[in-house]
Amino acid sequence: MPKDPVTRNDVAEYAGVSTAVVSYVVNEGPRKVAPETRERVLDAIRALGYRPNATARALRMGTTRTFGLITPDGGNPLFAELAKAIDREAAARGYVVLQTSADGDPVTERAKIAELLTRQVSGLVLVAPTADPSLDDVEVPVIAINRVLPTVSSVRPAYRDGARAGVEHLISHGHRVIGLVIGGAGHPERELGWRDALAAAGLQEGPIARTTFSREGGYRAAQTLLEAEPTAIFASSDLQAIGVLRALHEAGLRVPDDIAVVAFDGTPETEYTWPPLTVVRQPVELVAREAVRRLIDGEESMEALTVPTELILRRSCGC
Amino acid sequence: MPKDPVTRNDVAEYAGVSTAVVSYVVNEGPRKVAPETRERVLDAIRALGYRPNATARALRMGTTRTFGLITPDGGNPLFAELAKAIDREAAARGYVVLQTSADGDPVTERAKIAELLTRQVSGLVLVAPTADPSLDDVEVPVIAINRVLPTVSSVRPAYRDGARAGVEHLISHGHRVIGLVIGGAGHPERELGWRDALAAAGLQEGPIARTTFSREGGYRAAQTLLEAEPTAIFASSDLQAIGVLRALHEAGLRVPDDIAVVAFDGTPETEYTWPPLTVVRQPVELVAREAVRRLIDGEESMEALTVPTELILRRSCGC
DNA sequence: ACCGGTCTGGAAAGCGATTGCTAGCGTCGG
DNA sequence: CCGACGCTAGCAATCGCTTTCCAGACCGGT
Repeated sequence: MPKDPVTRNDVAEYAGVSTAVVSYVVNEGPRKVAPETRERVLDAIRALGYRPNATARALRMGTTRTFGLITPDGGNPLFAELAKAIDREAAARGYVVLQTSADGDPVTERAKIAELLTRQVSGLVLVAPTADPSLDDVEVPVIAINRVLPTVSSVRPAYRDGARAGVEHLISHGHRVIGLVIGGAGHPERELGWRDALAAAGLQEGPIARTTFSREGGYRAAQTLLEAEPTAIFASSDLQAIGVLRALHEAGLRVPDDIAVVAFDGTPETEYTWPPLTVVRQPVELVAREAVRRLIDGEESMEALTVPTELILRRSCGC
Repeated sequence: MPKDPVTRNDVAEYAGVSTAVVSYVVNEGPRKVAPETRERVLDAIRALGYRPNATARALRMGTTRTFGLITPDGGNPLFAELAKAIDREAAARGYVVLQTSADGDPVTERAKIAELLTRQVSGLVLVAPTADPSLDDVEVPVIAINRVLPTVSSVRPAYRDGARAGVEHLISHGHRVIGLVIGGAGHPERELGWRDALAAAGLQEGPIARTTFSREGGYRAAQTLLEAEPTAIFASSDLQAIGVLRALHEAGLRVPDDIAVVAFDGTPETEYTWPPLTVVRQPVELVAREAVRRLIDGEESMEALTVPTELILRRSCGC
């Protein structure tokens, strides 16, 4: 049965003080309240089950202590992990997060941004946003994750260096023909890292398959890649690598004996694939922490922060 | 550079009308506005880049059109999928969702619930909540997903029937010793379903391993289960099944030739394990839709809604 | 000419909180 | 004994919006 909400007025009346005093004790603010009065108020709050109305407070204070978070796809484990980390960081600072998916569609993305701004979020986190979400007249801090945008602050992993490290590891195992599964346009860095490693070792470019960032995409990409008979494949995301593994198994190839695989991202599920995947781990925690920090502390710089990746050796590379 | 926000007053002034009129046109409300005036206001809105303040509106209207969503772990693919589905359903109705993880901890859960209530959510979705989050004095609709609670409305898959169907399928393949990997206490239904199937076929109970709902848990559970030499394993969740697969691979067992596996949940990743998992699919979309519907339309009944599962045959069962 | 009805727009009362300013009052130094 | 000061507590304005109620303009019918 929905009871009508108890407001600060009720508390004030019950405790026999003015509403202002209730505010003072609720906020433990700079204002002092006599211990005795304070106790009376606290009792009233308990007795009535009073819960301050954050909406009213937000209106008055001009800040909601809420972040907006937009990912291309909440079902993607990487984004889910990021969202979780951001939630944790935000919660630790007393913020909550409005999370929503844009389904990779620029129009939806734009609409969601507008919706969140309308709701007066105190900051906006855009995970792997589309090229130009037009953020000119936005009056709150915005931070882009995993993609650098011209007009906003951003933080993302060292895609190029990380990819290079992954491919170099494959090279150190003696591989000479290393295929690449890369995501759609607009994310060139991992491809560059792959090229860097190959060039530094004096190797020819291996076969490339461009596809979506999905298991299905990786699966199909691997099938076409196999025609070039690579001895190793570097996948630009976990999801793709998982698709690759499936294609490899179906082709009767043994990993890593017949063909090695290394992936970028390193979400937890890569530890339980068969065989477990060697990955270039994206520092999700760090990215989340830094993103939240910048939003709250108001980092001025449009400078993109690049955080280092970590190579995690498991079985799929042959180690 | 943070510009100061443009309010409805600015728009009114710019358009040379009263603030009330601005409201009328913004809300397309019951009130009529002369087309000419209306145009002037719309022009003003565009010119000034006015965005209505949802906080103020919420305060006035007494509803935030926001849902709170608490999952035990945002990183769990099943919950991520659920969250995504709920977000979609909510968005379609003009709601947004405040999502947060309770980390499976009752205390955290309680704190998060309080936080969300403070923020005046219009409804609360609790995914697989702990036993008793004490929701007595809550004045907004609450719905529990994947667990039925004494005091709140709930919706969840047909755990018992689903599990039974999965196990029966295993039996139809000729299996006689079917192990069970089951989650911690408080979720007895899948275990009952397993028993149902066994009893109906006149089979003895197979070995049981109780563990957490995680890959790691499934992995260890399988190792102990193997001592009983089952010919098939039914896992109560995807995550556990993935751990089981790993243990099986490491033991040199071939799936499904040496041992079959069926899992409950059926998140997308089960399609890309090796071999692909036969699963009892939990109808995530349906659950989400029904949950949101109940929240918005205000379902009175405390009756728990049980939605049917679907058996998806893939390779791990031997089909 | 008057009355009633229709159509528009404006004034103003809140929604529940924060906070600057003010007032009451007990205490203490001169 | 008096004035000043420090400590508490209350008043009232304000945040941006919705909505009720009212006023004025204009119409047609009698």
